Amino acid sequence: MPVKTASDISLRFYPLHFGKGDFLLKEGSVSNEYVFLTEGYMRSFATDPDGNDITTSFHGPHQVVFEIASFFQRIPSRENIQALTPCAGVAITYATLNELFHALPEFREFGRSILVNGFSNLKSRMLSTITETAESRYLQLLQSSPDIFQHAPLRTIASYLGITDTSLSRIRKEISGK
Amino acid sequence: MPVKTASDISLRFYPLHFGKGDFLLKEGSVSNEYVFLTEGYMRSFATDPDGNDITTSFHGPHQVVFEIASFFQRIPSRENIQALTPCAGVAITYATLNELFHALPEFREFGRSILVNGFSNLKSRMLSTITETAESRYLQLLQSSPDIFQHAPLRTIASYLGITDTSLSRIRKEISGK
DNA sequence: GAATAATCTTGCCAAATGGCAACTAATGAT
DNA sequence: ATCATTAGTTGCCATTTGGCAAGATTATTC
Repeated sequence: MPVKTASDISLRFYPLHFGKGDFLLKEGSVSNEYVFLTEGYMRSFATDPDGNDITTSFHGPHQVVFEIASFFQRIPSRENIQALTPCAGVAITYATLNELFHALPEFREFGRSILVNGFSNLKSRMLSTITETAESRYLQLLQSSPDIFQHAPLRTIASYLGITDTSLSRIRKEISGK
Repeated sequence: MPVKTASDISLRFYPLHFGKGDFLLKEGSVSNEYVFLTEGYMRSFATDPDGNDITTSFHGPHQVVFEIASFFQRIPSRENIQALTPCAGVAITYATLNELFHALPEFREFGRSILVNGFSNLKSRMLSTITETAESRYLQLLQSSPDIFQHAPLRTIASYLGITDTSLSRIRKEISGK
C-alpha cells in the first residue's frame, strides 16, 4: 500500500518492550530498528580494549534510540544498546523508514536533522571532555539530566564522564562538602 | 538551467584560494560553502571559555571542509576554519548543493554518507580520548596522518589531542628515548 | 642579516585522576 | 529473613597532565 500521509507513517510503527538488562542491539550486529522510547531508560556502550564498558550515551523517554553509523551504513555496530530499566517504545525498521523517505520528501529533512543534531551534540561533548574538568562535566550532567541519576548506577555514569567510579565517588564527596 | 548529469554538477563548483592564516569560516557566521580541498591544509578550531584555541579537526588534500552543524542547520558556527598553509580548492554553495540534492537523488545518499562518516569518526575519537592515554593518541595520529606534522605547529596538534603543548613536548621527548 | 616574534623545550611543583584493596551499603534471589 | 551479589566509598600511593617561567630554537620581517 502506498504511503502518503502522516497516519500512514504511524501505522508502520510497532510496539516494543524491554526488561531491565535486555539488549536492543549487540555489538557486531546491524542496527535495524529506529526506536522511539515512550518509557524507561537505556544506555549505549562500547567495550574498550581492556574489556571495560564505556557508556557513550543515555536515552530517556521521548528520545530516539538507534546506532546511527550501523543503521545508515548497514555495517556491524561497535556499540551495544541495553535497557537500564524496563522500557516501552515504538519502532520502525530500516527498510520501512527508507520507504517513507522515498514516499514523503519532508521526511528526509527529518532524517537529516537527526544526524546533524547528533553530530552537533557529540561535538559539544568532545569539547567539554577536552576543556573541562571531570567535576564540571559531572555538574553539567547533573543539571541537564538529573533523571539519569535515578536510573543508572554511578559506575555507568562515571564511564560516560570518562572517569573511574572511584574518581566519581571522590568528586561527589568533595562537592557534598561545599 | 536544469541539472541532470555529473558534468552539470562539476560546472557548479568554483575555484577558491587561501593564503596561510586566511579564514574560510569565522565563528559566528554561517557556513555557506562546501569546499573540496585540492591542495594545502586547514584546521577547524573552537575557542574555549578561557580564550584558548581548541583544534577540532585537520583537513588535507582531497578532503571536504565545512562546518556541518552550521551548514545544514543554517545557524552561526561555533567554530573557525583557517588555512594552515596556502590552499586551493573548489566550492559549492548551500543553495546550489540543495538544488543538486533535488535534481539528482543519488546525490542525497552522498550527502548522508558525509554526515554518517563524520559522526562515526567523531565517535571513535571520543572513545579514544576517554580510554587512551595522550601518548597513545599521539602515536595514532602520527601513524594515521603523518603529513599533518609537516604543516601544523605542535601546539595546534597538542590542542587537537586534548593536551597542552608542554605535555606534548614531554611525551615526544619520552618517546624519542625509546 | 639583525631584530623581532613565534614556537618548542625544560625544570619545578601542583592538581587531577587512576589502581588496588579493604570495607560498607544496598540490592536481589531463594 | 538470609545469603550472595553488586554497587559505592575510602585510604594509600603512583601516574598523568597542567601551570608557570626561563631558555633555546626556529621562523619572519624589515
